Amino acid sequence: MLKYILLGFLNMHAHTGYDLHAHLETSTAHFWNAKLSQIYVTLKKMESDGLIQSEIEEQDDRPDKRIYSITDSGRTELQDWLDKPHTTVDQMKSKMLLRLFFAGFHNLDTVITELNLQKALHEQRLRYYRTETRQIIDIGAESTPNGDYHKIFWDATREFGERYEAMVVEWLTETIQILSTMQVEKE
Amino acid sequence: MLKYILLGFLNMHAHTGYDLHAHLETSTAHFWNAKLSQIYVTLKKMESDGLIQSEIEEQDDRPDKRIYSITDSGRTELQDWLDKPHTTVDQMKSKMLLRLFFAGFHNLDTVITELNLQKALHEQRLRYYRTETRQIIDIGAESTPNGDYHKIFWDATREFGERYEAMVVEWLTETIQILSTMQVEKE
DNA sequence: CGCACCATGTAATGCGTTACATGATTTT
DNA sequence: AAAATCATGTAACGCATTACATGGTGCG
Repeated sequence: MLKYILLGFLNMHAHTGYDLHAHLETSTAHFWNAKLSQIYVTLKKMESDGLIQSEIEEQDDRPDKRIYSITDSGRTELQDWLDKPHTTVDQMKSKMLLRLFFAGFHNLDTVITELNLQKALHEQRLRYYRTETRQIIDIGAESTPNGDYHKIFWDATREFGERYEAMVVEWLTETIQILSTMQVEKE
Repeated sequence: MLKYILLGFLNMHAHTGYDLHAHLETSTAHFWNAKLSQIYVTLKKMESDGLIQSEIEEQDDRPDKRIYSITDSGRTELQDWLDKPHTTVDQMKSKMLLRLFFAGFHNLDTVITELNLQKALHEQRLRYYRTETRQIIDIGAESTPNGDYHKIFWDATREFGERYEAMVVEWLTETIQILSTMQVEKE
């Protein structure tokens, strides 16, 4: 899947692996992230498959840059992927929910503490999607060909993130409430 | 992570690999799922690590069963995992959002069709969490030691699932609305 | 003086999916 | 007659994480 994200970004601009990673961090990270090391490996594979090509830009003070750009074959691959419909529901993996599921084996105080930490983290993300992410999208749209059109879709995914975080915060608040009440009753 | 799910279930009852898979499907699947083949491999590894042990129950008509049970070492491992706090936000991977993010390169009709399919699938899940999942939890609680207590946590994860699906359906409805309006304007 | 940023990569290990392989019983 | 359920596993492959390895610039 990472292959298609990289093709997507390279279809807008040429980029180094480092840049691509920075792009993921600020835009797709909340629904798809990858480590820098993985990006380098994937780019190398994609180049050997002819989907992208690279040229070296020499730098004196820093390591030379390897700048990747998409090939015709890469553009075709991206189109084929978009054309092939996605017909299943994405499955999530949540360590938080997993730990809560088995929390009956655990100390209740500790469980509540952990959920409170999660709440703080998700509140922070919620604020982030409402402010910074909006700005990042605006800036991205200005520097991308056809950016105003892309922006509609970028903002739809941002909106998903915002609503998801709002839902999680609400659910955490109520769950903590239920568990805290139980804790008092036990005494 | 799968290791801990299996330890969690085996800490309630002894189970075969097949049974454990069925358990995942009906309870943790919406936040953690695994293929049967992966479960068999993981169980084998866990046994060689001394976390679980197995005995064969011979059957005439069907393949013999290998019934796993947790060892003291396994119980300790589960406790250690629960005690070690989880301090990060779970990251999601969503092909749906990924495709939407790059939908600017794609045909708008096709995008809308795909989102409508997603909506139908998520509506179905929402109904499932509101009905079947509740019953599965009740039945599970009756046949599990200390089931009434565990049930509180199981239901909290079910509630998360329900709210998540409700949020997704709402977001999809509005997103489809926005894109459909755009489509008309273009004509 | 230390940390963050820029910039590239390799190696080891682990986790997960798909396909392969078998085969009887029960339900539709 | 076909599909689902019960029941076990192996093999090949791909994707992802963590650690290793290097090193200059700029900021507080």
